[in-house]
Amino acid sequence: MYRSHNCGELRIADVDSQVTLSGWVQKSRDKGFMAWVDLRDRYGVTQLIFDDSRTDASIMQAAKSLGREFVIQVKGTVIERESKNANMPTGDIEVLVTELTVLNESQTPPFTIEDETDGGEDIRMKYRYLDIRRNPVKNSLIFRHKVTQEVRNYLSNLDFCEIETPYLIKSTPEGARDFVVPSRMNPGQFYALPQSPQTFKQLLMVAGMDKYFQIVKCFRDEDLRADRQPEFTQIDCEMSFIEQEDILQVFEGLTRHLLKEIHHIEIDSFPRMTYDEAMRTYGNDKPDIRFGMKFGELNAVAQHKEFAIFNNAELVVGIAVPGAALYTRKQIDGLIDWVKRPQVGASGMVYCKYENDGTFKSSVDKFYDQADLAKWAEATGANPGDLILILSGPANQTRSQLSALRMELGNQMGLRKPNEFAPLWVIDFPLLEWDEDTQRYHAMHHPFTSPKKEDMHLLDTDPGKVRANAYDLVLNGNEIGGGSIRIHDKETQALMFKHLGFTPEQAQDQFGFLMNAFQYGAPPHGGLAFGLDRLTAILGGQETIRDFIAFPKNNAGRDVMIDAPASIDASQLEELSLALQVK
RNA sequence: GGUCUGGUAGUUCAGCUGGUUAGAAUACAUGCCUGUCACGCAUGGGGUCGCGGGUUCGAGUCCCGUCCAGACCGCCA
Repeated sequence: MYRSHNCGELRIADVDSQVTLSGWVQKSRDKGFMAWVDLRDRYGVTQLIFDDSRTDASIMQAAKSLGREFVIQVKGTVIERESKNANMPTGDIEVLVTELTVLNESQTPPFTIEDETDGGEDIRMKYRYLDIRRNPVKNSLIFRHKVTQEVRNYLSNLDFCEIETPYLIKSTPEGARDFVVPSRMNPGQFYALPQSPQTFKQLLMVAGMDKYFQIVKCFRDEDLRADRQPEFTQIDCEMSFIEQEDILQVFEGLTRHLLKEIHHIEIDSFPRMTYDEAMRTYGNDKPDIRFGMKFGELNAVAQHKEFAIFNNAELVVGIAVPGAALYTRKQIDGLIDWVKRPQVGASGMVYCKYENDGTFKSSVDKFYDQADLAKWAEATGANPGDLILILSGPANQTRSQLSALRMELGNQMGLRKPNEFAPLWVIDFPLLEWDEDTQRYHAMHHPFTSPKKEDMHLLDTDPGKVRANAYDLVLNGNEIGGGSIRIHDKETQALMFKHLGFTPEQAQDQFGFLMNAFQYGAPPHGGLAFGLDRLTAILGGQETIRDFIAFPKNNAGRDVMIDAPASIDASQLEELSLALQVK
């Protein structure tokens, strides 16, 4: 028996028990006459004591030669500490060791296994198995487990059935780049790893499974971000005989359940905002509504004077930054420089201070008088003491620039509190999106999304105006879930492919299996998918998803621990009928 | 594909305008220490300043290239 207890459970009531513990040496403190060793496992830390007067000389000697991260087993007696440590759960007791076995030695680890480690990102990823020994990472993984478990509980209780779908499927040109896998038995042909189980879950609806979910890996060969990995996990769901409202209710319920079980937070009903409204008031389809600074459009009150930059702009739009009228010239210049960075791309920014005495001081006083500026304050909802920041230019571009600035200010001013949760639904997304590169419309969500009935007549005349039965769940400025009511008849699906630039042959070739299935009694259905990594990170109050993934990839999509991807040898290539062109 | 930031001891970092033998903290090793828990004290070892080239009497420092890491833009139905 390696252990009678774990390292986190002994308490004052256990005094005088004979116990066996196993774990890692966190740290030892050698006082000469006495030595203490902190023994750690997943559950906690227990202090071991070795004492000249009470411990065998040989054990004393062995204890003093223990290094960090040695794996040891001890037997001993639980005793009450002479000086207690209120900071640890086991701080009232310690174990007086009578037997010590070194189960495995350890080299000195390359960074300290402490909550506040001295190791940087790079080295921690290379030795991820040591990094996971640290509380912050370990706890994040346990936290993820809890979220996952609650998701399974909630959905299972509503009669959702978890069904696995294949990972080796077919590549399709729509959407993100596919990861492909060569087929040995079918030379020259490739599987693709799924970007999502989309078509399979729809086929499960045709199959009559009614309510499906799966916690499933998905793969996209696109560049990474702090919140984006090439392989990631989705909570993928689909339901039959439902309307949009049913789906919103079920998954609002799921989110509410998670907030309650994990944070003991109760939220009534989630606000809903149309895509148009989100874009107009936040410049963004995933607004962070934990703080204000809503957009105020100023065209009507700023385009009547001699200021050409505003007069020539499609959109003049501003936000009121609370309490920022006292910003110095240097601070404001800093913000102007920030929006002029290539990543944001504004060419300049106008500001207007709404002083506490009710007067205005702006960078365009030459063109606008106090009465003009008062109207700006009204349009942006500014109060005395606020700073109004204004951008102008093409509408879409300007909105996204001001949105970037709003988020930056939210971060700078500490308005994005990690322990505050503000979910909302964004609904009525456009069905199609014009793509300049390919000069054709793309599906904004995916090609299986149904158009709104009342907008169908616009499909031929003004496709960009057609709204979809599509919705996103947004939490704290992040899209954590998205879905739609699907098309479930062959004709509409064929029409959609036509509008996306597919020939009937291409559509049949790539999605024939789905359209065929629709001919055999497909029920009305719809669903959604949550990004589990992102959801978990946000619930855990973090921006980056990496610590919620046991073995994540780095910025370049590499696993630095196992050093993947890597080349394969010539015989493997030959077996797969592959020849390399580069190097 | 692009922009920005960084790369100096095992680790995290400092090193100003180029100038003697490249520092600190921590980790590590040895010794001391009668209740430690960020223990303390003393001593010690530890460096191809990412790599390649250039400018210079002289380069960690300046220039060019390159590699690696991180953040972001494009991309992510």
